[in-house]
Amino acid sequence: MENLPSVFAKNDLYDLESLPEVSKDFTHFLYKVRDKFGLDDVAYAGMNPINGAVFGYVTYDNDWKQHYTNQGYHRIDPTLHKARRSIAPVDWSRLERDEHFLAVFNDARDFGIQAQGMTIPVRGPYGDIGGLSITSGLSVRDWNKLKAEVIVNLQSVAVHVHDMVIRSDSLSNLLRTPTLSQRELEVLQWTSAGKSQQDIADILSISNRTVEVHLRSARHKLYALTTAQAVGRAISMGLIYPG
Amino acid sequence: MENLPSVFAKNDLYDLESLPEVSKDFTHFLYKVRDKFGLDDVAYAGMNPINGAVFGYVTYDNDWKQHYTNQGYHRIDPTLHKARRSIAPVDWSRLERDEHFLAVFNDARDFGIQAQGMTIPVRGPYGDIGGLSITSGLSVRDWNKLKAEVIVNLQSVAVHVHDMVIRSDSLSNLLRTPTLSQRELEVLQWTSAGKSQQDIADILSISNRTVEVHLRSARHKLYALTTAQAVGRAISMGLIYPG
DNA sequence: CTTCAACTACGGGTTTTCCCCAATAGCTCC
DNA sequence: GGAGCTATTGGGGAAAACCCGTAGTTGAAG
Repeated sequence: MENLPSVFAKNDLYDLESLPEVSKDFTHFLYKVRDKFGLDDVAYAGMNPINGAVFGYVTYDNDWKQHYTNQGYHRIDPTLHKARRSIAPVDWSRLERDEHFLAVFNDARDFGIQAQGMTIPVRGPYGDIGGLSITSGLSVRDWNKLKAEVIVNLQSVAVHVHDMVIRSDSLSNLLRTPTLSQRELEVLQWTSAGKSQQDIADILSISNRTVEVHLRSARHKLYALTTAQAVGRAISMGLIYPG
Repeated sequence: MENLPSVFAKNDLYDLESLPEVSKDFTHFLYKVRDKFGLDDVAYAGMNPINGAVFGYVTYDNDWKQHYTNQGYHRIDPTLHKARRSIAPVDWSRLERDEHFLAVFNDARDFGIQAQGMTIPVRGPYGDIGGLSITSGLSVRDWNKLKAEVIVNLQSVAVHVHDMVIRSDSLSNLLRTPTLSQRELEVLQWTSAGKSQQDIADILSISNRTVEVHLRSARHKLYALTTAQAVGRAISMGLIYPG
């Protein structure tokens, strides 16, 4: 692992909270992963639960990247589709040969992308989901061998990348979002847990009118029309947790 | 890895769909993991985010297991709590020393459980959450060394165990996401977008009473007390998007 | 053919939320 | 010391949500 960035140092791999501002150049990071493990291409796709947008970092050629984006393939890409429904890594050879598969993979082949690969899904606490994909042009035999060797490491890489991306994303959001006061967060958190205003008033030993004020204030700060919307936004922004 | 069950065979680790009915004796599997990696104890806890149910397989003594269950510690266990909110593994030394922490860890100490450990969170596509915890009584120095050595493998073990558990029939019922109907999702989605019941009725060209029925039904399926809670859960499970 | 889930709709009544209003106290920052 | 923010409490009233029912249609599954 000596050639990889410091985030790969064993002691730091899971110790992300203490990391300094490590390379936010995720693409560069993926190149490192690709070279280290002898892969053809490495790609990460993440979905922002806030706006449903799909974004990614890839080592693919710009041509394919462009084509993929232009065609809106992220909407039908069977690798993403399947990864969304799986816990364990998905080998592409398992994918159903439906029209979507053919559309994407035939095009990919024309752009010189290997059809052999797999996707490792990762999930976070806010409904966020990511997928780390790798491709290889090795023979089936060698590919299976390579998979066996790198699968364990890639599982960690996937978690790591996703964690970094989500952190940087929610961090930037945090800077843009009005900071909710402690009380507002508390009230919103309890609301997310299914409590009524009166319940929360009892829990916090304050008046139900005060609870209402905090909720109203939270709604305003989140530009939410209803409390339900405010709860949804707060959760997706990582301000509170689903109860 | 030669001493571990076949599920550990490299080629099969991620290739779960082709696995026969492998050992459903998860506890036995955890013992293997413990011995293989030189740990004191290994525990897996699965959580149903919808109804809050927690179940687990552990290598702990029966005494501690009993006590833990009787005390309802799964409701306040800070390791589970933190793991629910994290993507990356959580070292227990990072946990806040609050009352819950003290309650659980002081008792654990009395039962001879090591206070040093970490929990690796895993998530599945249905909002299901699992956590693989390990403990060790090594010196801080050796513990850090051990962590570094096993973290990558344990990440895979965690995914694997969680996948096995979710796939197993007995528990899939407990965790299976209630399938919300199309209408329920639509109504919930609009609610998340800040629309009132009447708004949604107009948008979907149906009666406001019908909208209410769908919302009620969605709440029931999500075991939510309020619509706000239902929206939060649906978002965190990726069923709908925040509006 | 029966059963069941989903979608649709309505009534009556209770509870809760939401909105606009006003007011006091503490705290920090300039 | 005042300006501004936060936390707190309150009233009154309108609006919305929620609960407990009933009930018809459709389509799929058994």
